Amino acid sequence: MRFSKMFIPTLREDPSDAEAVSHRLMVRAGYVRQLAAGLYIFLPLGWRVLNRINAILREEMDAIGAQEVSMPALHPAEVWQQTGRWYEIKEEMFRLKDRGGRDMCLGMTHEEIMTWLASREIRSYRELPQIWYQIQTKLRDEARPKSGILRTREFLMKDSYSFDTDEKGLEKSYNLHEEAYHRIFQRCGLKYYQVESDPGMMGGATAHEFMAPAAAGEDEIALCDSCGYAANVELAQSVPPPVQFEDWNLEDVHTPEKRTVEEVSEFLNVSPQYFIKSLLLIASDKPVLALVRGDQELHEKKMERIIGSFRPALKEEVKDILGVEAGFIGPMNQKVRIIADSSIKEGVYISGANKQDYHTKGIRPGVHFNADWHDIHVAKAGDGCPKCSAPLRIERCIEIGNIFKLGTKYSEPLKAFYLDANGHEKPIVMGSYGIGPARIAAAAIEQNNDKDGIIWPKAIAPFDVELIPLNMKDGRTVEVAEDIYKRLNESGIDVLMDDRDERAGVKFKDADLIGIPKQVVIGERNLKEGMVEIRDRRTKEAIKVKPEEVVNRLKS
RNA sequence: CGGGGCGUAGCGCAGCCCGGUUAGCGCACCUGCCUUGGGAGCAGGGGGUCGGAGGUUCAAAUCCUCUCGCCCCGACCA
Repeated sequence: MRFSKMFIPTLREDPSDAEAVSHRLMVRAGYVRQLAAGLYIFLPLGWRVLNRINAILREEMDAIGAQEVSMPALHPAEVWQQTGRWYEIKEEMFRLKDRGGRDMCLGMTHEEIMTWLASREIRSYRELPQIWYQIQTKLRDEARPKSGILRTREFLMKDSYSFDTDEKGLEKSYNLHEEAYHRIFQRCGLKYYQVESDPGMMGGATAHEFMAPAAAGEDEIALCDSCGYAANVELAQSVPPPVQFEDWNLEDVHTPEKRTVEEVSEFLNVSPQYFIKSLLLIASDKPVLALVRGDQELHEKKMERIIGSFRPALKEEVKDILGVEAGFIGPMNQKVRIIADSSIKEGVYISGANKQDYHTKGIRPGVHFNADWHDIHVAKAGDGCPKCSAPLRIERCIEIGNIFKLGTKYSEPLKAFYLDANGHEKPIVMGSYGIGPARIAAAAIEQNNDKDGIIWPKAIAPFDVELIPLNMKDGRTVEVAEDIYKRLNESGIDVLMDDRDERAGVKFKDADLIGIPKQVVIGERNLKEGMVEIRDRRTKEAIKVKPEEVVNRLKS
C-alpha cells in the first residue's frame, strides 16, 4: 500500500479530549475518529488492525471446532422477555419499537438469540456438542463511555456459545476456550493474566477473565506471585496482615468529637487495625450492621451477595435505629443483624460505644458480641494470599476476554431441550465466551508505546513493514524503493510505502507514531554505498543491508 | 444519575474576570521560491453562525438565564 493513496490523518499535537495513552495515540496516529460519546469510526489503519485481530480470532476459534455465524443486531423483545432480562436490564439496553408498535431492542449480547436458535434446531444429544460464534457489533447505552475505544456504546465483540449435553461436556468446551484464549492473547503479543471473576448477572458458577495490565484499565486484580492465585478484586479474598493484640480490659473511653476510625486512632494513638469499623446498611428496609477491621474497607459487592441490594443508612436513620450518632456506633448490645468480616473473629478491639462521645476498648468478638461471619472486606496490596499467605499484589487491568459457565440459565427459560440416549428431555448446558478486539488493540498500545508513538506487536500491526524513501525527488531513491516495494509485496509481506513528497523528518515522525514494527529507510547517504537500512521500531536499532537482501532479512 | 472541567478556523490554544477598533496566535491548508537523514526557511493567501436559544445594554466571544455537546472522577457495567 502506498501512503499517498491511503487516508492516514496524523496529528502533530495530542487531541485535547484524550486521556488514556491508547486513546491519544490512536487518534493522533490516524487510527480512529470519534463521532460522539462512545461512538468511534475506525479509519483504514485502525480497521486493518481490527481485521488482523479478527483473523487470529477466527483461526483459533475454528481450530477448536467453533463455527462462525451472523446474528441480527436488532432483536424482538419476546426473546429477552422470556429470560427475564428485558425487565432486569434497565437503561443500558437500547430499546425501540418497529412500525407495527412491537417492542424491539438492540443486541447488547447474544445469549438469548443463540439459545433461541438452539431451542428450535437442536433435538438430540447426537447433535451436541456445538460451538457457535460471531464477530459482530453489540450495542449498550453505557452510563459512562470512556477511555477512547475501551468503553464504547457500540463495539465489536467476538462471542462464542457452547452447547453441551451435561456439565462434563461444558467443562470440555470451557477448557477448549480457555486454551484458545491463551493462544489468541499470546499471538497478539499481550501481557495478560487469567483471573477468577464474578459471574455476576450472567449467572452460572464458574467464570474467568483475561486481564491485560494497563494504567487505563478499569479493573483491579489481586495477584499472588508465590502460588499464582489471581482474582478480580470484585471477588478476591485475602487475609489482612495479622495483628499483635493487646490484652485490654473492657472499658469505655471518652472520645469527644472523634468519629472516624482515623480520628479516634489518632486521638488514642492506636493504629487502625485495632479498630472495628461499624457501618449501618439498609437492605430491603431491614437494617444490617456491617463490621470490618479499621484498616480495611467494606466490599459492597461481597456484601450484596449475602444480604441482597442495600444502601448505606442516612445519618437520621442511624440515630433512629441505633439511638446514637453515626460516629459512635459499635457492635455491642445490638438488636439488628450483624455481619462481620472473618478477619476480626479473633482479637481485642476498639469500636463505638453506642453512646455519644465514647468508644469501647477491649471488645472481644464472640464474647462481647455475636455476628454472622463472612468475607466482606476489599482485598488490598500487602494482604495475605488466601491460598498461601504470601503478600498479594494489586494490578490495574483491561478486561480483554471472559469465559462463563452459564449452565441452563438460558436454555431452560427458552426451552432449549434435547433428548438424551434414554429418550429423556434435558436442558442444554451452555457456556459463553467473549473477546473484545478493540480492547486487544488498545491494550497492545497501552503496553507497547514510547514518547514517539505506538509500537505494535508484530501479529496485529496494520502492516509488517514501512518503507521510507527519504527523498522522492531523487531518482535513485525512488527506483530502489519501488524495487523493494515490489519484492516485499511479491513475498507476501504487508508493506506501507511512504511515497509522499515530504521531508525526511516528517516521514520519520509519522512512521514512529504509526508504529509499524519494522522500517526500511532508503536514503541517498547509504545508497552511495549501495545500502539501505532496516530499523526496529522498538529498539531503534538499524542494520545496513543491500536492497536485494531486504526481503530475506525481514523474513528471518 | 451525582460532582468537576471545557466548548473561539481542520487541530492545539489566547482573549472572557474588568463589555467598546476589523476576534488573535501556533500548526495544518493553498500559491511561488528554496530545501530533502528527525515535524525546514522566506514571501503571499484562503478559512470564524466565538456550541445553540433567549435576555441585559447604545454596544456581548466577554454579563445573566436556559439548553445542547464533549472530557474527567464517582455510581453503573448482563
